[in-house]
Amino acid sequence: MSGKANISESLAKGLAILDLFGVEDAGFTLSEIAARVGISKTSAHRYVTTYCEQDYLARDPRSGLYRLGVRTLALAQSMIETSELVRGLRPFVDEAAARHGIHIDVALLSRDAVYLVYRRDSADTRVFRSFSYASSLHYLAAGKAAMAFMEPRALAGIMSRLQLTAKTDRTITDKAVLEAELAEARELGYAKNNEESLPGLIAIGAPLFSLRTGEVVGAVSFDSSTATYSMQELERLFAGYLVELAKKISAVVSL
Amino acid sequence: MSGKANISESLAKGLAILDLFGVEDAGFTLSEIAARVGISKTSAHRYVTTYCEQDYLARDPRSGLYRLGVRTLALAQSMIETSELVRGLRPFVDEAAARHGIHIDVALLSRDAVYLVYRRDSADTRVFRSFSYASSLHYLAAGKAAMAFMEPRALAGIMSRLQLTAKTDRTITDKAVLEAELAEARELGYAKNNEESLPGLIAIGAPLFSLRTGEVVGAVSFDSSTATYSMQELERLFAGYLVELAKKISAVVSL
DNA sequence: AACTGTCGTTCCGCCAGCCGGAACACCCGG
DNA sequence: CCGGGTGTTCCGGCTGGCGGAACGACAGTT
Repeated sequence: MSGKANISESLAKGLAILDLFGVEDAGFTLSEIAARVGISKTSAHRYVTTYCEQDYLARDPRSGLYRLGVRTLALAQSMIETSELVRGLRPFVDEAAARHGIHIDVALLSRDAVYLVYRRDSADTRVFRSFSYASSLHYLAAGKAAMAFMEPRALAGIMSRLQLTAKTDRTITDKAVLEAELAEARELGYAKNNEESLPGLIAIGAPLFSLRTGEVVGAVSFDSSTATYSMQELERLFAGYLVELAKKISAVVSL
Repeated sequence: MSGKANISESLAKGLAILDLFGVEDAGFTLSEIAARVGISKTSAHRYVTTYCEQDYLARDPRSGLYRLGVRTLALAQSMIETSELVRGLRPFVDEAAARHGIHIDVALLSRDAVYLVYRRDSADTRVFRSFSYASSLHYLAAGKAAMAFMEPRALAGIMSRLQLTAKTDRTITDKAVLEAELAEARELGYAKNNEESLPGLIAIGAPLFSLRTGEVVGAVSFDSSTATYSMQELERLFAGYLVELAKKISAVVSL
């Protein structure tokens, strides 16, 4: 059956199990997994034990529920470390951060979330940390930058699925308001976050494009405490440069 | 055939593909994957396309090599966010960080590396970021703390596999020296990192144990610039407290 | 205590679908 | 033009995934 391609049904079902695990779900029982994926308990058991063997899943010792295991962290780390995009943009981001004394975040877009893959801390010679920090789209400068510049069809799909959960009292929870902001971002070339994810934290973000397909693949962003800069200052001082940086990266780095 | 358990051979082979991807390897060609895993190109193709379909793998557009995809980041994020251990230890770490005005890192042990899963930044009310930053063991306070207190057999296995790559000129590259340091750490109750991962950065780390099995599962650590504290000061001021914190967490949190 | 409802685990016969060899289309360097 | 390297598709053979059913353990209810 199924659509088209030459895919492994077993592996696909295995991955369907991993798909169950979101950021809010605490864990699942074996029967639950079987029911949600639509396979027998027997099969679910076989898959799950295979995952556990390799630390991709683990059983919570007290609740008995199945959770994601530590092995998943290694995958993410490897992904980030070997990503051509991340490697390629480091010099640009580091240079920009050093020159302007600011820290810059780089996020990649996948499905309905952005993933922070690189942060260059500001002036002081601290570690260059690469990490993965996932989040939804609507309350982040990077997320809104990505949404603003993606193709309309993809955006429509995301908008229909997006839960506009409030992180602060300034988080946008109305789709019409969000649409209007995205339109403004398209005009400006960058998106803003006005204390929508955390009180006292503002940010601006500019989109990264794929050299090959022309689609949005992520965003660079710069956040600041409201005590340091106002949004007006942030835009006046850094927005132009951030957009330039994003363009420079998009022009050079692959993906 | 095979050893024992009720395992899905297909999924196991699929996971074996993911195992290929380390932090240094740039990417693989399909034939390479097939050869390394020990399956036919046909099967490898089926697995790989299945992975690509779900963004677990992706083809680098210019080199044509298969790489890890962005989906792996989402898994790691979900793992961290839903981890009982991480959730449980947050209050302790936050309290400790706030009281002493320091930032504390929490790392989990898996196989031959530690994964940073939580960092609480110091006094200022910055974001609590959870992220995954993987690393080897021998040049980190957290890594050495974990090694020092793991059971001898597991340690022997790791020691035999460990590549003592140098990150700075003070990184320990001699196994005998490392053994001696681990012995010292066992005595002290905590491990040190004396500019072994980055010049000017020192740290101390204390092990976390599983309440159930008694084994080491990770470590808490605290790092500082040499400009702020000397190693002697670090030990005198914070070591006792860090060890206490680790004990408190080990006693309360599951896993 | 016995009953009832979960859970995870194991056994087993059946047939879906994984398997790998071979042939294919492609691109590049000689 | 050809030889060696990709990735891709086709196909028959048979492995191993499949789910129903039965089992042992545990927890809550009666």
